Amino acid sequence: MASFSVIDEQNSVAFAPAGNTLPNSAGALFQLLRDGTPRTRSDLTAMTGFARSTISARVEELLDASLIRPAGENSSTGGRPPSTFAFNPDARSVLAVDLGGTHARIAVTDLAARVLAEKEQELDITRGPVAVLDAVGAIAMELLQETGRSPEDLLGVGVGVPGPVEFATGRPMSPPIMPGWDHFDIPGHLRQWFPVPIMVDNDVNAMALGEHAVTYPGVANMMFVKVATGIGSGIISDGRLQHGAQGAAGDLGHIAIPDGDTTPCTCGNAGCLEAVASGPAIAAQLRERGFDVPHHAAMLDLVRSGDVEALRTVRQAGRQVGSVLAGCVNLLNPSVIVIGGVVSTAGEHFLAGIREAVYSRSLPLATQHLRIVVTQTRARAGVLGASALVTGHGLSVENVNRLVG
Amino acid sequence: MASFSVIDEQNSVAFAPAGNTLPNSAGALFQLLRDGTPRTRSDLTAMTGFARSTISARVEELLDASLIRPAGENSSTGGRPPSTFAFNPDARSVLAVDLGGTHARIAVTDLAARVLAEKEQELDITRGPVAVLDAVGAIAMELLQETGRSPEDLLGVGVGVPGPVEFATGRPMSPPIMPGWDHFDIPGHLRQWFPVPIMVDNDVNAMALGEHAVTYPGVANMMFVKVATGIGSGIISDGRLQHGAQGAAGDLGHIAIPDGDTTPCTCGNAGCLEAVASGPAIAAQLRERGFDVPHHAAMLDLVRSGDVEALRTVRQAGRQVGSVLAGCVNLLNPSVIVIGGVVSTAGEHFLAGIREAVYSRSLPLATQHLRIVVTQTRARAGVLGASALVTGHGLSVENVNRLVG
DNA sequence: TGACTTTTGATTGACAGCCGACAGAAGTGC
DNA sequence: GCACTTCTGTCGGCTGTCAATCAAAAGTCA
Repeated sequence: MASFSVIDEQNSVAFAPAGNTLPNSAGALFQLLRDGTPRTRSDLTAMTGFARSTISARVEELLDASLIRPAGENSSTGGRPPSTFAFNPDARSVLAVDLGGTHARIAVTDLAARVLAEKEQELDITRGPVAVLDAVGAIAMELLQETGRSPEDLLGVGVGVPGPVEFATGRPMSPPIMPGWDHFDIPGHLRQWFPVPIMVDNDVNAMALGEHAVTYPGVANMMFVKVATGIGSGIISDGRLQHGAQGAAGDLGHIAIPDGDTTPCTCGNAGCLEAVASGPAIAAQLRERGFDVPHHAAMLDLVRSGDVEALRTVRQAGRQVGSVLAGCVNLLNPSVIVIGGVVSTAGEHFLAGIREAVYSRSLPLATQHLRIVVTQTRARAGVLGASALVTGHGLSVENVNRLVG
Repeated sequence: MASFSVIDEQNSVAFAPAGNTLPNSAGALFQLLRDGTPRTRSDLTAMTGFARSTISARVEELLDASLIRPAGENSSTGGRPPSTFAFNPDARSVLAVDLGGTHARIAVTDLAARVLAEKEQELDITRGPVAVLDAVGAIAMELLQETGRSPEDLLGVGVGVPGPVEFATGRPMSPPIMPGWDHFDIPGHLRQWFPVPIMVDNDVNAMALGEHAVTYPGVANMMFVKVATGIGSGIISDGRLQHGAQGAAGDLGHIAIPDGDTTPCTCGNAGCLEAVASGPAIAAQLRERGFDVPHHAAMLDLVRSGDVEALRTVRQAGRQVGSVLAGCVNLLNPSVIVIGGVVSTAGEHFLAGIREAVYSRSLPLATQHLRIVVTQTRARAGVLGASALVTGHGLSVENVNRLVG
């Protein structure tokens, strides 16, 4: 949490480490329990330094709000065995929506981002915000009913959309593949079904958050790279998702690859990563070589069949992604890079190409502890991230204090 | 501060915006006054919502600690004229040290990063940490005497060094041009003179912080790019300086330029930005064309003399820096890029080359509000940043509470 | 079974933080 | 000069928090 620490002189007043600032409140105590580990009241007094009576009162509050629940008793150490308490992910639910270009995945999760109900549906984003969001609302209501929850049980709604978003307002900003959505008030429209906080972000940012929350919770600096129809990334630096000034951060797709390539790109420039290493670009390269791969699903089938030429092509695309990621590694010095998106399902050759290029082109200090891995959350990254978007802030100290108050 | 805001539903409980969390304390109140604007007690009650009596008590505390000072009276609006108070930058001093490869700049500043005394000195970093830091300590003691301050008056010491630093411990990490400094405990050694908090960071990070604090205080996303013997950058994202996992973030120098260049680099790779656009690289290119430029100081003189060939070379180097920065813009979406380092003094042609490449290769959404400017703080960026490093955390809510308590 | 240990809940008193009320200070306007 | 307005400092009371104490609960060990 405290990304920052300070060198104290030995015997004098020093700056307070940021992490020590624990105003005693139910919300602050809750943060200690949020990892899911059952703890006793004694554990909590030891961790906080507060009186047992104070801790007892706070625990009571959290139990009343059912944000924590009894988690059995520890074995006795010679006296009365202490009862333990743990985070109760069932206290509230979260509605998580992941909108792609042609389909939507909608899930109801608990507060630990565990999926309670889920539906994937063909849904063309070009139908416009009203039609798409109305469809999403209807499906979400069904899912809620399925899980026996009501819209009021929701801690919030998280939405990932395939384009840049002004995070503060939840409005898409000049999204290239979402005609009719520019500046549309997504939270305002969804509010008719869900009278709860609604947070919207870019879909790749959501995926980064999902993978981070579920698979790499302690990692402060990571990137999630999605390679599919387009190529984008979500950046977590210093433990926080980075949006940039206009919500456009993470756009890897139109970075020029280092080898002087001149393949024209849809953006008008030449040599963009997306023009040579995206799913459609790989498929196009294979078509040039005589393969019958009308779309990138067919391309993936071909690769998985083990065709040598296809493997070589995919590996080369991996190298090109890696050559751009090498620059990102030098610039951001992450400790984990997660590769996702459909192309990441092409197998080890793609990842191997990426690793090869990154490790040959990045500086040793930046790569010595770097892990480049494939997504664990796969197609679910988006909804898990949408869920994390909500819990990440809905379960903050302030908001938990509000929930118990 | 609150980089983050949340969409509330209209008539229901919502997440508390992070910025609203103002536990009333002298430290919190101080943050409102820190911009230097004189304010009345009424202003502060209106801003915080607390009772006048409470504000009066806090103001009293801050006055006693001389962290704020009376700033005259506003004109009457029909009754007794209100007295105003403002941040008092003279309350404490800061020792700021900027170590380069061959010289050191040492300054004593006030809490608003205004230089009270300053000295620049030839000092070869390769002499090793003990010799260098002993020299720094001696000069710093002189400067303190000059300003009539004692080491105990210091809020802290900030140090910038030309290499990666593990920020939490203040130790250089495998620095390429600092033989003998690897893992050296810089704060531990400086503590013998200065029994105060000591913070160490990379010099370019310090420059970024300095330019940010002095020239662009409200900007949440910016980069500071130093082009000199090497090429590096400091990244401020979401209002915070980014260090990356090993303190190696911001290393632009060894990112491959997009045009397929194969100039060999000292790092062992080819086509690194530093190999084609750094001061020595530009000088080498001019030597190849028959100019007598033994080092990059001579190169800069040549450029300033207006030689057309030299201007063309510098402009081309600017384009190459810009081609890499274009990728950074897509990745980080900053709103300001500041160009510093000696090469930035070569004149408008260098900057023009950068702008040309960035605007032609970055996406419109990311560049529409992007400013690319030359440093305002010039050679002082490093010490100003070292000062900001100290005040940025020594004047936090917690530490001000400690100072008044 | 009984002595001992540990946890838990309830009670109590001390204390700090904050507020509202009040009176005095220092101006303006007639 | 006087009424009025606005600002300022002080005081008492309210509230919420904390730490210490005590008794009861629930186990272990001999």
